[in-house]
Amino acid sequence: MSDPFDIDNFSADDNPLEAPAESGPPAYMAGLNAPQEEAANTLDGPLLILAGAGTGKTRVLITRLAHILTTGSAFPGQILAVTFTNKAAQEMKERVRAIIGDAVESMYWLGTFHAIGVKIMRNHCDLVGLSSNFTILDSDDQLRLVKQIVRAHDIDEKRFNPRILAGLIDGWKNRGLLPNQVPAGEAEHYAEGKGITFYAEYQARLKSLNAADFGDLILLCLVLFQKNPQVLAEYQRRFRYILVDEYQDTNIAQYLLLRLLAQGHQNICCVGDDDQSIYGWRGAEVGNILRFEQDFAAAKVIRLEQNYRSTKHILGASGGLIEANQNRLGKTLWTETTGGEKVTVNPVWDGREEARVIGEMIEDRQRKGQQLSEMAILVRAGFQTREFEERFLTLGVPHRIVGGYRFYERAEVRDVTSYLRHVNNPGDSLAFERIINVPKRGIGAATVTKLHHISRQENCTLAEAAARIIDRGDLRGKAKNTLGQLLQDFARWRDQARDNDHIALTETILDESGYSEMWRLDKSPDSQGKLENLGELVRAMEPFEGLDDFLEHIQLVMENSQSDVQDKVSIMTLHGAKGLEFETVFLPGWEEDLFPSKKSLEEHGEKGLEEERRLAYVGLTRAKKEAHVFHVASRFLYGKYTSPIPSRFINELPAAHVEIQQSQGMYGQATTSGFSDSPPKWSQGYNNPTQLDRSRAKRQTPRPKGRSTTASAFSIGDRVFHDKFGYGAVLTCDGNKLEVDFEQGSVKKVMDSFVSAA
DNA sequence: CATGCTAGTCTTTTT
DNA sequence: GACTAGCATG
Ligand SMILES: Nc1ncnc2c1ncn2[C@@H]1O[C@H](COP(=O)(O)OP(=O)(O)OP(=O)(O)O)[C@@H](O)[C@H]1O
Repeated sequence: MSDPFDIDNFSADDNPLEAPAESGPPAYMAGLNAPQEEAANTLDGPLLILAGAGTGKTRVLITRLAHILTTGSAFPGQILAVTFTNKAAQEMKERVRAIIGDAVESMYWLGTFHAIGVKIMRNHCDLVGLSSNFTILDSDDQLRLVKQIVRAHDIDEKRFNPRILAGLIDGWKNRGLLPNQVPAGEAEHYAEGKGITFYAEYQARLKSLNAADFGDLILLCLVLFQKNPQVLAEYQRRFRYILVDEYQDTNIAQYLLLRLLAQGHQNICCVGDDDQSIYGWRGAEVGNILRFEQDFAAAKVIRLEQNYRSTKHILGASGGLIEANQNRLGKTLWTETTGGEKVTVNPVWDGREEARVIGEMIEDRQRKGQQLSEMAILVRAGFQTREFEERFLTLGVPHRIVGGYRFYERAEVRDVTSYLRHVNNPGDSLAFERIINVPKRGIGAATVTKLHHISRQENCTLAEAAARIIDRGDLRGKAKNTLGQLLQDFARWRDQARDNDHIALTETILDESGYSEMWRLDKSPDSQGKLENLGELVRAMEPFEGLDDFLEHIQLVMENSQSDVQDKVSIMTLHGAKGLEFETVFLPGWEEDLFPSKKSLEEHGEKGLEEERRLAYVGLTRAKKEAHVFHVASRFLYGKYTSPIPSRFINELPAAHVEIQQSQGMYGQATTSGFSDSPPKWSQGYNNPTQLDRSRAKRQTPRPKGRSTTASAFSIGDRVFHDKFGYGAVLTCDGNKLEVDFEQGSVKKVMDSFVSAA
């Protein structure tokens, strides 16, 4: 990797890339509309591009970046370009490459906030109080550390969940607050007000582990700059231009960091959309948009209003939905495109049918020539991907689960990386603790507790504590030998690490530690897969220059970048879909409690609801041509079937842009839809017939409580009444699904809660 | 200290 | 229903 600091070797008037053509706008500007072009041409001074979905914000940002480079206004290494996710960073890099070619490789400072934070911290680790090989802890490690602290203080974990403390600490870090800056009185209710003290202790522990958590990657940079004006000045000079994508998702700490860096030249350009702010739970602060204009008095604001992505109906549906939010800046969006289909709302029976129907629709579109990669299923929560995965596996529909279960989160992979982490950073006691008894070495909880005691008492690492306890002869039997052996092993591995062959090192460790052996002897059916994953891990290490490179990568870039170019349907969360676009988008699971998420509403009330609504807006606006919303009558959740009601968001879609599909096969929809141009107030009750039917059915046919759902309240031959189909006789009974021969002459599958005994 | 069982939690979303 | 932390047992 090129040294980021070598730019000083260049003189200012060296032109890194070709100068633009003499006359007319350069090719990469072609096709931009007037405000877009203005934005791309406004290189100097603070610039805020505030615009709705699909208006070309990202495109403008990238064009502008290309423009800075081609006009020679700055070298690639002098541009700070921040994105929010690794995926977005990758995407931006590729799009810039398409314009400027391989020069993009020297864009050392293009990345996520966190990746950039790490780079800065490694350059100045002495000032940050860490050594350069510091470990980045993920949320799992973080939680374990918090637990240790809570336990050390004899706090009842049942009463004060360590997760809550971890959340509080994250929250403070997101706001840019060190322990001594947290306003007194915050978190009073946690562990009798010890929350802030625990935070301080947590930070101290991180230092002694030579580790930083995700929040630190921003916070410690911020503190570094605040405390060391000369370092800040260095970076202010270095970053001639700052570009920020998805600005609405920055948190306070990130904002403060940007503001410090931009203070000199103020060449900062942020693009964002307040309606797409969906990371509030992670500290994102929409107020940063307003703050930008206040803090940068000279700020120019450009609004983009023409949408190039979606049809009128998709725009109309999503626009109508988002209008239900009170707290928004408000934007206009229009499109030149004509035609297009309405957004469909599809009631289906249950998750399996949801997957079946979507599978069929996908195959149908594929037959008509649409690429699978132009279709996506966007879900609220990760577990929803499963029903599709299972269905598509049997159907043979090529699909890709984006995000999802991550390779580096697998237990066996984490075990191995723990070995590597401890080799790389002997202070990393968390890693040491994880593998101290994996494979089994006869070192149990009692021994580990002893080690913790010593390490606390004598202020040393866990491994040092282990060495001491052996020296002192405080250990008996098997544990003494195996622990001593392990320490020797690590010493030897560290020796070998100096050869800088991290792949050979890993293979040695796998072999000598007995870890591979452990799985080879394991008789469980998945041991084979685990072994394969170990091989996969070693292969994944190949592109990296060294152990530290690799470790940093896996802590920072959790996703497995399977860069296969095969044509596949994407299945991912709504969060993961931000910034992407597809011809056809499927939106399953639009049910109360799932979407909007019950938890979000419980924890954040109206604010939470609005964020959920923005999420729905993001989902709909990913679609270029078609959007299909689904909701089920029966959802399998927490190991049992629930009967959810359709999401309120469905009712909030303006009728003019929506088409309600009549139930596909079996569904208890009795009358026509209750959708209207002016959605009813939620508190007044839900004007969807399915809901009314259901409550009535419940009253009339009480079912025995606690019975398994496979037993129905009806039996074959029962006479029943259905609001739409009238009277009929039950033919078959499968759980709460009934097949009924109606007297009007048809046989229908219906849900038992939609009929009553007659 | 290892193993097997039970009860409780969990499904929001990501760096 | 799946996973896990915590407990009782060998
Ligand atoms: N001037 C233009 N002419 C034609 N197409 C355009 C123009 N500007 C943008 N587009 C297209 O519109 C689509 C959306 O662009 P882009 O992803 O940059 O939007 P965005 O504002 O970042 O969207 P979002 O906020 O929803 O992520 C892209 O397919 C892009 O190519």
